[in-house]
Amino acid sequence: MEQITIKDIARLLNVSASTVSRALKGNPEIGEETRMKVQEMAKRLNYQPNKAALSLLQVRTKTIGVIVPNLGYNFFALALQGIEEVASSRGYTVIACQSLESEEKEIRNINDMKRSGVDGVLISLAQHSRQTNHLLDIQTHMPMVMFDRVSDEIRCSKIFVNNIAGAFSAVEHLIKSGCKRIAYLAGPKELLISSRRKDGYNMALYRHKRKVEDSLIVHCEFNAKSAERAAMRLLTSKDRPDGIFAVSDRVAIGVIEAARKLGISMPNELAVVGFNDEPVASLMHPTLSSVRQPVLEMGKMSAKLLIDQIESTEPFKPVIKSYMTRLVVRESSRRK
Amino acid sequence: MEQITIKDIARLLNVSASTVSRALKGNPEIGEETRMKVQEMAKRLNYQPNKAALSLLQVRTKTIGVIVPNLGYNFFALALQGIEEVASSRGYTVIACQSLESEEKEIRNINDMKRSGVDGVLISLAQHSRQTNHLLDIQTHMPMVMFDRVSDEIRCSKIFVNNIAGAFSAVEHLIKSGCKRIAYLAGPKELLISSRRKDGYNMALYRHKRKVEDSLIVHCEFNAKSAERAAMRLLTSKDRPDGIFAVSDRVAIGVIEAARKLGISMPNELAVVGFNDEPVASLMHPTLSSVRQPVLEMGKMSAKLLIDQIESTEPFKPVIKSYMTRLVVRESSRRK
DNA sequence: CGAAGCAATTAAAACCTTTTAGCATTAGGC
DNA sequence: GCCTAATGCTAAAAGGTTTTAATTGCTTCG
Repeated sequence: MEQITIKDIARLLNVSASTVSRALKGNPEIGEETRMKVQEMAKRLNYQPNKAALSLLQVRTKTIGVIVPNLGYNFFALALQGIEEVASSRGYTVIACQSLESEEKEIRNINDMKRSGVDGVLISLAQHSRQTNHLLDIQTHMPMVMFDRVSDEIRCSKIFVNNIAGAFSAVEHLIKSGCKRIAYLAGPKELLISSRRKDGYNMALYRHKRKVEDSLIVHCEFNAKSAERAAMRLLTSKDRPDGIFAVSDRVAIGVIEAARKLGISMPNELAVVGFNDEPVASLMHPTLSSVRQPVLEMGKMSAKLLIDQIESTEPFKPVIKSYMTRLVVRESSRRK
Repeated sequence: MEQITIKDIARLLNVSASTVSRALKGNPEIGEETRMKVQEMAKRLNYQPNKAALSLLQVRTKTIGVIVPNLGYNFFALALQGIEEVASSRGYTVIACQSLESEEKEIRNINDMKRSGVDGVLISLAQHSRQTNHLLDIQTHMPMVMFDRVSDEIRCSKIFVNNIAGAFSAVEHLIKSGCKRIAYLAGPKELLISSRRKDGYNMALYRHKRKVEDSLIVHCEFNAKSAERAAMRLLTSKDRPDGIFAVSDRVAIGVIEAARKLGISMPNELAVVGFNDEPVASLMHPTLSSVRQPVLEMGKMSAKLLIDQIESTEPFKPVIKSYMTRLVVRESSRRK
């Protein structure tokens, strides 16, 4: 339990604490010999500076908070990996927690973060994020960056993919594969990515002179069960679609499950494209076509922007960064 | 960003800092009137005690560290969810990081944790954990609990499943399904779970009077590529196995990939069982039989044990807890 | 020889909170 | 009227690190 402190080293070497501090930082005021002795001893005792003392000194804690909907989604686990990599290389510790798609837990998480005195927060919103009070609140207290699931109502740096273009490429691919009636299985209505991808969906239909039908746009929650139910409804309607663009791979998995149960063959009777290109996409049966996001890169960039903002002295100017997607075509939509 | 301190309140009300401190905690030594004034002012300024100062004072930070190999494995993401739930309910914050299966990163993580002054550490080892110095080191500094991938050489509380029984049930199932030659695709040699599951494998063979062949036990790393290569070797050998028990689902996925490429039909020419029952198991083709662990429960219990140990005043007594597994049979091993 | 300059180090303050010990005032008991 | 006890508050220390200012012991220049 006992931590090695700078004082222990000082006592052992018969020098003062300040000398040790300076020696460890390579301050030129300290003589060569002393510096060596101190550094050696520090290494031998595996000295680690006490973080509490440091953050007491500077107001910084060198810690950032990350809030994601669910680490079980590979997408977010990978994003976190990128975030951690950058954070760690810049000397920051990461506190990660999951909202589990609940706004209430999101608020609790934010309070936790405020209490532990993080220097900034990286957040991707839970699926229902009606209120933005808690976000506005956090923003007045510390730097915040949103990624992937962002909100329009908050002024902060944001990282996401070009959702419109990604959806467009997916839907255009379905059209070119010969689908006549293409549905969009959207996520929760409130979510910006839902509506952005809808814009891309609409654009593709418009460009190819298809008419848009409201009944072909169905909302559901971000889990396979809810998606399966929604897909069931869609696939048992009297004029059922022969192509579905799903807002995420998890939702697409629900579609495939529903199609399997209904005995609808894929891709010929029904072609499906998901979004995110999670590893599971290439392992399923049929393998799932999906829109890939450069998620590791996005995680890294989010962390970079946040830390830049934390360390910047200049007045804040939000950065909005949008990445390109890449459509990966697999069995679920590849027609001969 | 400027924090309100106890001193600010003291100055504004013309009392001393210690009075403010006491008034806020409702210490009876402080007069009614003063207490009201202080509490009111604190509320008005939205005073939040400085966490750094607190942790400097008490040695507690109310933070626990979690180190897992990879959050991209659903297993660990789910464990983390359980850990967080318990930690949060007991007022603790969780710092999670990934070793990415590298011992070097594991050591860095541990140093990070020590620096941030966590009250204890929950760890599941990276795949190659030859040295235990860093573990012994951590242990002398603070409470530690190991889960899933534990080490024999460390004396601390441990949470895992009955790996021997789990492996036994998988291999016995393969035998009963009519497999004649059953191989074990093990993880890294150093890992305890590898050898425990080997014991279960051997036991099942022994019980059913099969002879054990060393050539049927092959080690590989915890990723699909390495597993696929190992499976390739196994499946192209002149007397190839017709059943494979894999140390994890990810390794089993490698096997299925190899079988597909070699045109070996499953489950009739080759039956496969994995371990962990990750969600992907039921989505693959063929769906994968697997040994399920009560991972959420294990996560919760690990956190409970760790926090109990942190808060306990009595001399430490390690708790070893082993959970039962459940075999889930799916297409990859279900023969008519 | 004294003063100044330099190098190497130390002492002390600051960051914020809690807590121990102590001080001043007042009330009550003799 | 004096002592004791209780009340309500303050001063100071502690915790680990960094930094500013001060100190020491030398050397060198005038």
